[in-house]
Amino acid sequence: MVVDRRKMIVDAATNSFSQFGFKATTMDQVAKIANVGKGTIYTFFSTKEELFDEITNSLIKEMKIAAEEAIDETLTFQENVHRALYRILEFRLEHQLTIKLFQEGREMRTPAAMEVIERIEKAILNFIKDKIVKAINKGEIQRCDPELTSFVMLKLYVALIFDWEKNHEPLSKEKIAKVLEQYIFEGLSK
Amino acid sequence: MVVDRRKMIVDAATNSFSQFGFKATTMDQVAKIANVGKGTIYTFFSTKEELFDEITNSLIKEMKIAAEEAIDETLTFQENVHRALYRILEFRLEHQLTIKLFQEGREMRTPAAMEVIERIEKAILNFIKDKIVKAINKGEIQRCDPELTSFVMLKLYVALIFDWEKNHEPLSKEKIAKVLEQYIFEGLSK
DNA sequence: TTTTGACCAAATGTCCAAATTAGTCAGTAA
DNA sequence: TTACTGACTAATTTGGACATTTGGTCAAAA
Repeated sequence: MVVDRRKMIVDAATNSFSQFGFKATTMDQVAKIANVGKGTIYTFFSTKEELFDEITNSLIKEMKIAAEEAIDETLTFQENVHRALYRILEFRLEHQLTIKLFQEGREMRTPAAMEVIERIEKAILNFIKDKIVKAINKGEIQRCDPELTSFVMLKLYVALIFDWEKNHEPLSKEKIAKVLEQYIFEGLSK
Repeated sequence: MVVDRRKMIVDAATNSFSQFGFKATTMDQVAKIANVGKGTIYTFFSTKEELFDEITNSLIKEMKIAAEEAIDETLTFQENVHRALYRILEFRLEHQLTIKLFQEGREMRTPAAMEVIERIEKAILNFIKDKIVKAINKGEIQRCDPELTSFVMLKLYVALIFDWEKNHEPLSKEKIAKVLEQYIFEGLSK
């Protein structure tokens, strides 16, 4: 194997999806960038969707690794959840592919893009759910429904980072941590 | 004044906007339903948007009244916030006009519909913010940023009522109250 | 056996004429 | 004079004929 054609294709497609999104990326274009015949792509991937899936699955794996790296076992559950969630949402802003995909899902409603967004959200929820289950077993937090708790945490995070910005000055990382602590971990009551 | 033409127009328009939404409602249609010439509409409202605004402002006022009615001064702040927010979101499901508008905003991105949705959201936020300020002054809850707190509460509510349903069995009213209490008012930590 | 690009059907985009629509205003009715 | 009307207009939207592009195939080349 002189050149890894599969890798060439995946790299070309990653570039194109990142720059133009799913819909505006054509198989002809990918073939040209990858320096292969279009037919070659179809010896590795049977549809455009399958090629896209391979790339987005890598993306999700990368996100998981980034989140896992943000966690520091010597810190508390609270701090770790904050670090992991913040890292994941930061990841979204750093990676052209996620930016493009979220934009495409929002603005053009491309089904393939929307499906990936859902897969990403589910992966994040599972990640947090897992951390919650472990924290419950270690007695670090109160018994609670992990499914519901991870859902509440993610929604709150996304709201504080992305929705709040639409009408207010962005919240700093520290402010977000404080808000999370105040509401989820402490409660408002006197 | 034998017949109140203005009222005829507003009633006709309310019906049409509720059934067909903003874009699919034509001024000819409103005139026909209201039994007036089209020109008459323009003696009361100078544009289609202005007619729409009058109707949506009434809607928001109605929502405020419904929310205010849900509040019982003898209950705690927590219970009242829950009752008011739940009532407002219930209102959305009961009133054809809000259903249609949210659908039109989501699916067709009609600017007029999206602006109303934003106005509704702001009205809800102001309503809760006001209740929070009062509760702080009465010493019922901890000192906190009312803007941020109302934002967090609304986002959490909408997530629990509308977003949770997309992948799970709907939560009962009582369950939602419990979740709110557990997270916002009590906190998770041991 | 692996790779290729010309080829195909289907999906998408491009026109443009015809239809629809928000808003006007000269005229009618009261 | 005043309140109301609907035919009219300019601008936008729609529908559909036609052209282009695109995902996917496959016979031939390497």
